[in-house]
Amino acid sequence: MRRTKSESEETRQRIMDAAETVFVEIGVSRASMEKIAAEAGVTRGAIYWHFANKQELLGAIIRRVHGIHDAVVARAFEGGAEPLRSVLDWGMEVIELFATDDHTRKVYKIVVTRCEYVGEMQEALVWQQEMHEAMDANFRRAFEAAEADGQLGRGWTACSASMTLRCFMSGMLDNWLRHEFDATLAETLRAALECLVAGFRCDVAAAARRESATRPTPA
Amino acid sequence: MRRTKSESEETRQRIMDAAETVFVEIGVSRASMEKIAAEAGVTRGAIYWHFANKQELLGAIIRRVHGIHDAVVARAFEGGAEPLRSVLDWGMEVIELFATDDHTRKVYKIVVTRCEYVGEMQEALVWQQEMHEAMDANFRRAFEAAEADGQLGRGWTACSASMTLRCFMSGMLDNWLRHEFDATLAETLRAALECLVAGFRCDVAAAARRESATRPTPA
DNA sequence: ATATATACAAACAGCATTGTATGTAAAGGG
DNA sequence: CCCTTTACATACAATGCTGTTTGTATATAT
Repeated sequence: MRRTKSESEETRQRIMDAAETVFVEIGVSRASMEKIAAEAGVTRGAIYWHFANKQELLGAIIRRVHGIHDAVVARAFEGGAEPLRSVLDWGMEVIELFATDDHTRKVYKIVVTRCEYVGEMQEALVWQQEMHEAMDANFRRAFEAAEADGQLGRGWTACSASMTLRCFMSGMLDNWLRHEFDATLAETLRAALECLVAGFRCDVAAAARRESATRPTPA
Repeated sequence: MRRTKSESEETRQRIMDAAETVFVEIGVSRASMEKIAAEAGVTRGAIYWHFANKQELLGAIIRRVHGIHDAVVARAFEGGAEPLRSVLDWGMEVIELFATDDHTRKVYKIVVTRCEYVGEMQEALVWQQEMHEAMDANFRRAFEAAEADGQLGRGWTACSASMTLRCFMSGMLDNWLRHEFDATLAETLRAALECLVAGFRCDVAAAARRESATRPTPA
């Protein structure tokens, strides 16, 4: 009973959906092709027809969510807004994305807490790195523009600011996905992000001096 | 050829060292007891004598590095320094610890990128959570003290500030361990942390207003 | 000095998984 | 209308790992 081309694509998507579910539930390495097949309602034969092996399947589900993020980045950075403003917009949209899109959250949960990056799976780390670098490039440019426009407060450099934001965003997602999702958490994160980005406009050099004046460091 | 008590403890430590190495190399799930035994120069029998199974072994190596961190926390927070100052000190010491102690870096690399938190391994996540909560409790207290003393800049709350720092620190370690270690990275991170903590003293509410005054948000 | 518990090594049984090879029915092109 | 290719299902062979059991030499307590 051979399927038509569109039916075939449908099973392919079903397999990927099933893989997401199984990966989240029992982790990538324990997920056997048999279990994924059962979840998808097919046999392993079907999976091996569409995907060479498990890591290709993982790669496929990772790439499937890439498009969404590219759209978010484009919307935030190519709007022509003030640099620090677009950085904030981007961050807010990322929070929104993770708060609302189960798909994105699922895949990232796999990437963060359900996968061991060794052997053939190293490739998956490379994909992540490429994503990170694309992200970095975008807001590195934004921070350099902000620096050139004199919008960064004294003490900040484009380098330290972008590093700070990068760490904040990674850590945010890491904590979020490693523990359970809480609706109020998103609000706290939004508030934190807003303060953080506003902080990039502040004269932190002066603030640091203020402290050492108040209470000198004991030798 | 029965060993003496101290010899036995020595083998126990050798097994844990071997486990660290093997876990980092090939991940927790692919690491068979046989491979760990070979690395340690013993047979599986020895491992099963000292540890019930793999997750207990993992638990043991995680707990082995806990002591170091407790000491760091104690030194930073129980010194009686100004709250925001002790937060900064603590962060710096964490950076220092990861920059210098291979042991710590190895175990955290396992925890972050070499382990899937499913089934029995969920326990390991619980240990992490306990650690996080202990950490959180410490600098939540510090931020509340800072808030009470009026050292937090307008716009910040103890809640948003501690969330920000927590995310920054997690993200920092995550990025650090997920990619390769770079000596200059530590310097950048130190600079970023210094700015970030100084930023907690700044009036971010005013800074945010400054931006919206400069260029009003398009509706 | 002997008995017992200790600290392992070696052997065993059993299952789960992987990749592939083969079978097959229908789709789609000529 | 037939032939080839597609889209799977089924069957097979091989491997690797786990937990346990059994064996054994020796430290240590009595």
